Amino acid sequence: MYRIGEFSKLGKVTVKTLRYYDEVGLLTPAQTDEWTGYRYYETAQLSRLQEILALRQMGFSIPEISEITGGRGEEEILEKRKAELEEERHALEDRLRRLHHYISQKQEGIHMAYQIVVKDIPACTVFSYRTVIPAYSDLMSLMPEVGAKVAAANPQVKCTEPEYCFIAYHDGEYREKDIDIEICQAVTSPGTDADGVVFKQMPAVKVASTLHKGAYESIGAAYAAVFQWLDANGYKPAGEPRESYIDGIWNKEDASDWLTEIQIPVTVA
Amino acid sequence: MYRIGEFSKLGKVTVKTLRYYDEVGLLTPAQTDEWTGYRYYETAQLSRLQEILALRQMGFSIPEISEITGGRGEEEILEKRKAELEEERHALEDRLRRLHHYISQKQEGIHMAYQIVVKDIPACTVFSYRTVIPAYSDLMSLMPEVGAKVAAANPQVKCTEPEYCFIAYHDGEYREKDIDIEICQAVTSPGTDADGVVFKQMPAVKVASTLHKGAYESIGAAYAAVFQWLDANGYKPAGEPRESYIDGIWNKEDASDWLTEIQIPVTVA
DNA sequence: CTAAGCTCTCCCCCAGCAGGAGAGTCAACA
DNA sequence: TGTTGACTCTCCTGCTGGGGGAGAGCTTAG
Repeated sequence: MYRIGEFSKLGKVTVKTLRYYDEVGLLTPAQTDEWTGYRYYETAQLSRLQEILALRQMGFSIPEISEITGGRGEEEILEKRKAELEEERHALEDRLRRLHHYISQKQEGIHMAYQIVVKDIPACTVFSYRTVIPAYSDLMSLMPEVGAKVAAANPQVKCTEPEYCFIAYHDGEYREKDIDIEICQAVTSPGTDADGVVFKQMPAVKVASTLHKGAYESIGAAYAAVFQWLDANGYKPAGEPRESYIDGIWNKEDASDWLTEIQIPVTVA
Repeated sequence: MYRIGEFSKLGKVTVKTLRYYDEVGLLTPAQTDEWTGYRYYETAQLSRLQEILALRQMGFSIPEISEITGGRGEEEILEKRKAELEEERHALEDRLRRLHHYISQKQEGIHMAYQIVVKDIPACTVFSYRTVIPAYSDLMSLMPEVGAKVAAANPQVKCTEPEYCFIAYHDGEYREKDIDIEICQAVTSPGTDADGVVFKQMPAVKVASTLHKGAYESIGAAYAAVFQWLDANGYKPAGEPRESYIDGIWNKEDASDWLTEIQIPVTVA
């Protein structure tokens, strides 16, 4: 019979751990003094402890170890754990790649003007108007027009708050002329289609996102940064890039205050 | 000015998270109503949020993010984080390999009689007696003799409690005859060398350990299991195997109750 | 008999939020 | 003007696997 301190030396675990395992029912001492509460262990418990430690070193949680050693549904748990570990590894490698990219950007003297983040965009209902515009500059005049059309045909339709208004680019590549775009604006409930404007559900998507501050002329740099990032971090574009307008001429006079979010739908690769 | 709920939708984070970031001083709202406590955010904070999220997605902790964005010692932190991540990956792969090995053992119908665990053995003072014995069976008679020698020359020397008494095998390979062994016994303080017995410090080592229950005849299976495990899990032996005697003839009559721990010093590879 | 070294229970702490209680606020609608 | 209903506030608890420490009781050797 060993007291807890001796047993902890035998098994190379801390006393705290042994008490904890007792508390959660994972390793009960062979005997516990009813009056003093002293725990007494036998060498037979060492095997049990060894088993627990082996499983812990594989990363199993305490309840899982209880189940496994209890002999219930071991295989499922093992396979589940394996899948979890694989996913953890995935996440870890993702982090490492991002960190590498971040460091290398920094070393190149780039001030990391563009921070790229992966987000989940929830599904939403939008009205959309797809067209081809001759030039980028025609965009800002077109948007109010579309808004007016919708308001005329659907007086009850309300935009979400905060607004989520974006352009989806349907061209596979960058173009300066005759750009195939889709103006989208999230609304709280669908309305009736009219005059080229259609209501539709946008499914939830995972996107790589970055913010561009300032006038639209220099927005190409943001796209460049995010596409470079995608490449370096093992993501693949999977849908139409969206340009979401947060601040612009309608609420900020100074163009240097404008804020646009670029969202590139991605697959995790 | 956005209220917290709106801002949370803009940034795709939860309200809880924003409140938490406020609490820890990572992202303070542009304005907080003194009377109601309502938090009001501006779009300018979106950039800050984006930065925070980007760093979080690289796995930085909140204090680290504070430091990085505070501009103090970024490089060190980045490098430190990188090293940590690499180590995490190491640990993860270790876990995965162990799990694989465990599963495959199980699938082969082996009941996992031997659980292998990696432990740190702390440094200790031992007396040791190295010799070559003709056969394994001579061991058990030799050990009390050595104990007696030590006791005679060093009456004040005390063994540690619990005992740590082991044989280190100095042959590189398995032998049945003329085995080069070193009998070691941990003591609380060094004594004077005498009659082939020397006191020495054993440094702390990392070992792969397993328990063998039963008579010594079948202990080969334990060695086989642990060496196979080493191989499958990317560990390399790095020192003399130790056989530590926990239960034996001296305290258990029935040989099936004997308990021996096998410890193979390893490098993490 | 006492002092040292164990051991006991109980409570707080870690990260990064999530969930919920109970109370106050804001804007619209009747 | 009152009343909803949707928001928001603060405060508390919980999650993992124990670590650290307080204060009290136990054991054992000198």
